[in-house]
Amino acid sequence: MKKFEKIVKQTFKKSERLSGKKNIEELFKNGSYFYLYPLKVVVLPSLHSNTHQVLFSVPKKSFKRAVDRNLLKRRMREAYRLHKHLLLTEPNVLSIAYIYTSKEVVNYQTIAHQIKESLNRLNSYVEKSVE
RNA sequence: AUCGCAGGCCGCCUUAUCGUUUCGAAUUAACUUCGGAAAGGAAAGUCCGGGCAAUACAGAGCAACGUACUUCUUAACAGGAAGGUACUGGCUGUAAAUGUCAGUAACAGAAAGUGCAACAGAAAAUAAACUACCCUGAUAAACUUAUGAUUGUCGGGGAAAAGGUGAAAAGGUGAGGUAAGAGCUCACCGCCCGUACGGUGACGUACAGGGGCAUGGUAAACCUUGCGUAUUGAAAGAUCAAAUAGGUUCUGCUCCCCGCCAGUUGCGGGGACCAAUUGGCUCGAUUGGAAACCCGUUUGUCGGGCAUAGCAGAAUGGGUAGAUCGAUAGACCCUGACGGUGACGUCCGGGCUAGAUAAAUGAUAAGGGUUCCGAACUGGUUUCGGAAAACAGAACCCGGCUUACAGGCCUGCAUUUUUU
RNA sequence: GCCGAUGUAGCUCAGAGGUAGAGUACUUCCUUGGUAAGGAAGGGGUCACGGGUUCAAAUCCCGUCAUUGGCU
Repeated sequence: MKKFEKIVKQTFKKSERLSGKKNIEELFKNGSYFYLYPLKVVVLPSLHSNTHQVLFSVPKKSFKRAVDRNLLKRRMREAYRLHKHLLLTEPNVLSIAYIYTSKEVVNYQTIAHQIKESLNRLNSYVEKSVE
């Protein structure tokens, strides 16, 4: 496990983020999803990229203040950055969207725990073969 | 010291580890390394004003919208400064006023017009007569010798003083006057008009001036007057531009039509236009075309006719995804000097201070400072333990306004207490 | 980021300067052997909140808050 951590750095660069209108539309149109309170995770095997690509979203409807939305996005991003080594990198590459569904601000420990859980689940998508 | 009000300022700090965006340098295939920078006083609300961009624009009028004491300030403003007026409160003084300090004001026009005012009340806006008041006619009653006067009832007038209603009742106080009353007359006060003087102006002051008072409220009701406003917003807009599918042009082949030459499969041709633009509307303004070919013909400014296929290749225009610019050095910030009552302006010197794009500015740990709570002690303080730290996150950029805000600091004014 | 709309009884909505209503729901009574339906009576409102204009504001003006629609 320690070896693995050395190989996968704890960075979170631009190339690891999901961007582009088309990619996002495709993900939400064709992706499969599951819930892990307070998160909703949307996944789709990707063909365009070399690495996993992630986006984090907090709906404006649940949180009026921009400060709250930023805080939750930062917590989710930080949790993903520190634990992404749990996600396998072969054979498939995924597009992932994390959507915050709760209407209350949840602390960092809970979010980190659920992110870890979600990564374990996502490994099954990585191993599945693309049709 | 205490507790208020008003104004201004600050908006926890340091270190380490792992990260994010961007700029510069170096080496390179590289996001690899090194160094620098990275949220606010409100970044918020989107309520005003401007820059900037596209579109429109000779000019004028109307509509619509905004705005409203004056002068200044400014790129501009519904912001700000200084002043005027009115109102409220304190102080001085006191019968009131004057004076002074502070605060508040959507503060143009109600003697241009139209409208509105529930309930109550006699009456709610060209004034009006319910009670009460005064004069008077008729009639009844009792009194009186009688004229007469009193009271009641019915009618005709006068009056706007008293009553009560209401948010509001048509100058106030006093005197004269009268049948009773009334600006009917007079004095003082108030009001309107005029003149003079002072002030850039709002306005102020004065008058042996004129007017008996006409002019109630509401314009955040319509409206009138003055002034102002073209519309839409960076998701504006500019440049480059993949794949796919259209457009246009050219070339080749096939098909169709016409003509010519002829020799069997050869050669040539198959074309253009028919008004347009103009802010929300109108006037007005600007710029056009009406041609050519074929056939007929009565030779006219006449009538009729004119089909455009398919495949392949190349070029080209618009333009989607996407990318770049717009977009971060500016009505900028700091210090000082000068001018101005002030807002503010001018000048010298210094500084570079976020720039993302599914959207960076974070997470964890340790230490310190501040405030609060508890305990111990040598009891103004120190030590230990625990807790708390607001409102809030750039998105083209500025000037304001408004709203939110833990805690702290400074200045001015006022309250209470102590000391000198 | 930009531009609009709405907020009135538990619910759905009228009311647009003069003391706030309708339908439905609720309570009580009548009717019925009992229930429903029907009939009669009644209660229930900070007109989202805070200021202002006016004699008077749900209504007009300004500012907050909440809900909601559109532009791409």
